[in-house]
Amino acid sequence: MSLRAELEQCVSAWAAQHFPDLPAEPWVRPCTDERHGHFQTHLAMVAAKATRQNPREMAERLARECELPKGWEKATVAGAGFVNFRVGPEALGQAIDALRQDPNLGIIPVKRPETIVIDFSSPNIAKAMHVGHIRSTVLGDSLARLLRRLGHQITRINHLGDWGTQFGKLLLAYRAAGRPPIEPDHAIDQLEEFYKKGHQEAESDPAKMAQARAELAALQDGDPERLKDWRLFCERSAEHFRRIYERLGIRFDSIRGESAYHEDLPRVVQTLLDRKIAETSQGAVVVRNPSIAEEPYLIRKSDGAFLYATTDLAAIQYRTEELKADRIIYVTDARQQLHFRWLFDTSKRWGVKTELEHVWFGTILGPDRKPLKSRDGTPLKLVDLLNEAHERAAAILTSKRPDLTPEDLGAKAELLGIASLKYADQLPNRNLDYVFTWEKLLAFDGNTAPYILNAYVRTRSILRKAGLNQRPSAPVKIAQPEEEVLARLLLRFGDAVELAAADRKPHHLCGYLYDLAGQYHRFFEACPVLQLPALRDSRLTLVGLTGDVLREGLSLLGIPTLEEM
RNA sequence: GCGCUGUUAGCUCAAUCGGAUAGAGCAUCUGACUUCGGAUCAGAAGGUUAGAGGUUCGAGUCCUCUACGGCGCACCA
Repeated sequence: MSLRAELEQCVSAWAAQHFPDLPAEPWVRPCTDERHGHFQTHLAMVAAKATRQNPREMAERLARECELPKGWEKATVAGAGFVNFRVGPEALGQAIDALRQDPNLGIIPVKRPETIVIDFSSPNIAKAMHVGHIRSTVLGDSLARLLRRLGHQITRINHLGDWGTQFGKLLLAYRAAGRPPIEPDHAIDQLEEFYKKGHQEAESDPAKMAQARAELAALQDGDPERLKDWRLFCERSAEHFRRIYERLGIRFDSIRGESAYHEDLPRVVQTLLDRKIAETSQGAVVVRNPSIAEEPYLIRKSDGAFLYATTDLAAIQYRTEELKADRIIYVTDARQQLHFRWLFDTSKRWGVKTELEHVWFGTILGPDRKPLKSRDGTPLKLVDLLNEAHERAAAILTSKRPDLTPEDLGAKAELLGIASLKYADQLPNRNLDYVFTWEKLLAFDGNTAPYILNAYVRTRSILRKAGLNQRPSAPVKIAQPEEEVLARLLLRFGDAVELAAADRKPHHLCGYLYDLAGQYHRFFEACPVLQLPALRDSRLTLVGLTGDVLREGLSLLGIPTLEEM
């Protein structure tokens, strides 16, 4: 348990006893300025306001009455009614001892675990994954890792776009070309070329457009030849996705795509019509709710075709009934907010009790503050992004480590390049658009993956030199300020993980890990570990714990560590 | 037109849902290498939090208005 959580219990207990009407929110926070103390509460000011009493006197009372854990200094009062707390060196050492023996590293499992479906990534068949997929993929993966770490039961679903209207145009061009073989190595390029051709033809020629619709209808009616072609497209695309996910270190529990719900769609629409939730309008089937928007929500087109809204409704049914989901989290870009408002509202009216959440994120912008594109104006392919990350990392490695074999260099470049990319993508608050530059993304200074990995590598290096073949486990004696700050920071790991998970915002964890890596570097400068026999074992424990927390924290962000750079 | 969302240091971003003197990195300048890995550390400088009102002990954060931007609004996903 973190020091904060321990103190929180004391303060909340006091609050519950004397002011039972106050909300049970977290009252204890780390001080913004450590000159005031280690932790602070503004509870007294809130309580004083509620009871029309003097805040300063209330703070004095809290400081006097609140029972603190053993080894804490007497609480002090400052400002308008803040109460400040300081933990003593002995209690701090004991807390570190407890942390050292805690396999969870201070992460407290949730009291009520849920079964949670996380729907993320979701690329489209027959198209290359591009830069627009990276945030959903990386963010969804991290949320899955964070929530699982806190004890929830997680199902990661890749809701592939494998059944859209694009297949009409694709089939049109593919069949016109005589259904040539799709080479595994260039499958996506080939498929994109066919789609482009079919699209152009259909847009410029009404007869071709009708033909494309007929192709789609034939596919959806189960024509064996079209189904065979469609399966081939899916298999080849899946191989492309698999390679990228492999490099990103991302796995799914289910890759059930839109096609899986194909047969459920008529029933979904009919049920909504029967229950008067949906109605017919201009030949289409729509759901109305003026409090959301004037325009209705379309669930069946006037030509009888279904939309992704319908598929999503069917998917909610499946995940609720078959997967027993308590909660479904969708990770998509901000532009889909309106869609999800409709989807959630419609589901509620249908009687769905599952908690539904839309975790949305902003656009990745280029240096011109417009959505990031490749040089020729097409969407930037994810493969190209990963390759460039690899190459830039390799260039830096070559200059820093000329001794590496080509194999080692390749492996390290891959790890560092991908790590930088994933970290940079999670660093900004997900709600905001952010500006992407290669310089920043693969910078190895500042708040970056290499900076944190370097701190980790330095912990490993010391442990190697110490000749330890197991985790250091000596009791910790705090001798210098840098050690004290490091120790208190280590004890905040659980809070950081909890905050990142609760907010669905991994950037909180990035900030914590950066602080920890920075403090470790300061500790490293100020506190010799191996040279001072009296403090050696204690400091080795701190070094080992720092490494453990850095590794665990990075791993929750989907970033693996390495033993040496 | 309606709705969502944003504007914080020259640039890129933080600020733990209303708390104390708004913090980092990059860039600029100054220091620390006979190093437990310098991919590091210490320091300087940089701010009317877009603007104006309001709410209260207290506002970057909440409410109103204004300016400027991004995005979304029936048959794509």
